[in-house]
Amino acid sequence: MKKKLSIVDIANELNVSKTTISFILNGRAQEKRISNDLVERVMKHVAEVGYKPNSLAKSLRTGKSNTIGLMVEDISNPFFASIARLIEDRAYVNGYKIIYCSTDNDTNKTKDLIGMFRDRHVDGYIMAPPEGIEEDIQSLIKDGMPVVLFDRHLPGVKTDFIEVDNLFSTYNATKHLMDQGFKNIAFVTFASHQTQMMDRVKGYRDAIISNGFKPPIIKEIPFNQDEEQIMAPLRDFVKANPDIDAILFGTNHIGTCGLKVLNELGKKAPTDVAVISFDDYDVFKLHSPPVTAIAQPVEAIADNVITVLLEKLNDRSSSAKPQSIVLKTDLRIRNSSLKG
Amino acid sequence: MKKKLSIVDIANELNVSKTTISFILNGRAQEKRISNDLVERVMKHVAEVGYKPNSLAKSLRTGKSNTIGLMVEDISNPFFASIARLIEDRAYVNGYKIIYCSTDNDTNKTKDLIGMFRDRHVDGYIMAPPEGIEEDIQSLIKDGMPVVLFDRHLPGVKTDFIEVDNLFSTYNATKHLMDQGFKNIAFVTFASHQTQMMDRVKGYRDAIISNGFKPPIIKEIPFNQDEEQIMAPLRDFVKANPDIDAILFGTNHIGTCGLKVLNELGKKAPTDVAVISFDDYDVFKLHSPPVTAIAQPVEAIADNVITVLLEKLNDRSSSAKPQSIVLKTDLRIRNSSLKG
DNA sequence: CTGAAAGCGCTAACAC
DNA sequence: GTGTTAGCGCTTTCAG
Repeated sequence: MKKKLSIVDIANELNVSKTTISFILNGRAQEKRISNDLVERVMKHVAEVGYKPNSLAKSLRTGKSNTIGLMVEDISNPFFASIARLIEDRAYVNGYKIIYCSTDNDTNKTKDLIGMFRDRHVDGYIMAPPEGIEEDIQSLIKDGMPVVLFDRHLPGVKTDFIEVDNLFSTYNATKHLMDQGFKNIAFVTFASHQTQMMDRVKGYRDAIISNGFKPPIIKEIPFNQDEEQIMAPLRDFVKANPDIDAILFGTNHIGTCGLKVLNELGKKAPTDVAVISFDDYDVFKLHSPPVTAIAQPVEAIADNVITVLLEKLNDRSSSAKPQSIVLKTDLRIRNSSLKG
Repeated sequence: MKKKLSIVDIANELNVSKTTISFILNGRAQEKRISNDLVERVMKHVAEVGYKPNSLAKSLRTGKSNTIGLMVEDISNPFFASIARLIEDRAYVNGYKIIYCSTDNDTNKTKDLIGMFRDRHVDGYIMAPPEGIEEDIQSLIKDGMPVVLFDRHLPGVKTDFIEVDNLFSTYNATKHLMDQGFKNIAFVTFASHQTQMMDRVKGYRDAIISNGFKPPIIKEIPFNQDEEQIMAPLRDFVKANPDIDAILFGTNHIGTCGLKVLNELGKKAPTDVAVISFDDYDVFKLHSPPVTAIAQPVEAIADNVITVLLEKLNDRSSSAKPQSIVLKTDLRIRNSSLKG
């Protein structure tokens, strides 16, 4: 195990002060008017021996860790996994590494996790925040940490966020079902007071009410990692409401579980019950019949998130007011919601 | 923005030396025979003011970063995303954070990434290694870094790895197709010399040959992120081989693309062509007909990976010889491979 | 039992 | 243009 070399070793081998090495390595040679000759000699030697500055020491000194903390609901959820992938690429290109964690939408777990990230001196936070975390985020911001929220936001918290037009999305999807002639449209989603969920419910409700339909039928299911815990209430709900002729699912996970339940019960879309789900992914595309889905612009979300964060990172002092970016979704109409 | 407090602040406020504080905080009070009284006073104060040691400084001093580097092919692939989730949970419980990255199976990218992780002083590496990375891993190991490989291994490299019985899995799946009466069974996979792929091909080939079937039909597709780049050659292959009555797909990604292609071409499983895919996930379960899949024991893989790594982390000196853990897969037979 | 002091490797005032 | 030096916050040896 070869000893790691330090800047002092380099300095000694070259008979130069370590300050000079430091300046050269940090691209401040010009500014410090260090001779081109020396710069070249140093760069050459550094490359030869493969010297890499110890980033821990650097971080300790500068207070910058070049790390971004990414907190999502569940990294194994395809929506968040795609976002994670896209963010990773952009972050690495810009010299940042990503530490991730899954919050499970659990407030206490998230508080802990924030503590860990803080402890780790991450330079910035990207998160899909659970409920009840307002104060912790607030305090992060107060301490000058850049925080970018996505997928949802925290009404009381003034910081940048990127989300989609949830209200319009479900309104539009519901309207589409009504246009197709479905009469008894239900909305099934996770029980949540998060902004995105509230908006999705509202979009559905508005559509139902403003079009003079029967009272909204809303089924809320407690957030849970375990599929069976989601499917059981869903099964009961479907059985208990045989007159429902269309269901709009509020998330990809609920949608997937919904399809499983409908399969089990032998209900076919769209004849027995039409189906639309929020989020689009392979399961919906490949299903028979293909499932109409509200596709979120995953690339655009990730792009905006990282762009906004990098801006904040590069310009810490800027007190530009927080950006709220709302992106459009795309209703991908497929057979599961088409009558005859 | 409140000033972060340091161990010195605590020491001053309590009129104790920082050494003492350090000992107490690191659970060495007993050993150093520090009075219970003092210990309590310190703990209480620390809790009150919410002091957290600066882990950067700690890392710099101790050389431990409490970080694990996780390198997968693509974090957005459901197989790797699930593993990532499971590993995350176990790692955090044990006080480790995870830095992840996607290698895209690209050797040069991976070399870079290893450099970054090294630079970051991660304490251990978990990786699904691409080809051609032997030397870099070797050098990691030579420098005393714990490395655990999974999903595949590197023949020349002596280190722990966890994988599944690929050879038997595809042999078994192929045999199942033969038992069902399919005669013209093709194997479609990513072009790769990685161990898991070689074994999967071999399992298929062995089954075909040892059962006196017609020559193996193997289609290899270049690894690519872009779906269309996978689907195009697949489409050509299917069109060019109308006599094939069963296809075994080598990975979930190829399998998914395969289903899309078959759908496009209006080929139904199992009547037009039977289908089996490696890896199991919602797409296969929900497909009509449900797709037979070789399910990898994701939890067991993740569990073994992290257990082995934690062992190595806790016992650096141990030169116990590397473990090779091979887990069983589960052939989940569904309608896509059942004749009549 | 407790404290002083020496670094871990790096950056950046401040000299010269 | 280049070198000296003082820390960043922590652990740990060695004295007392």
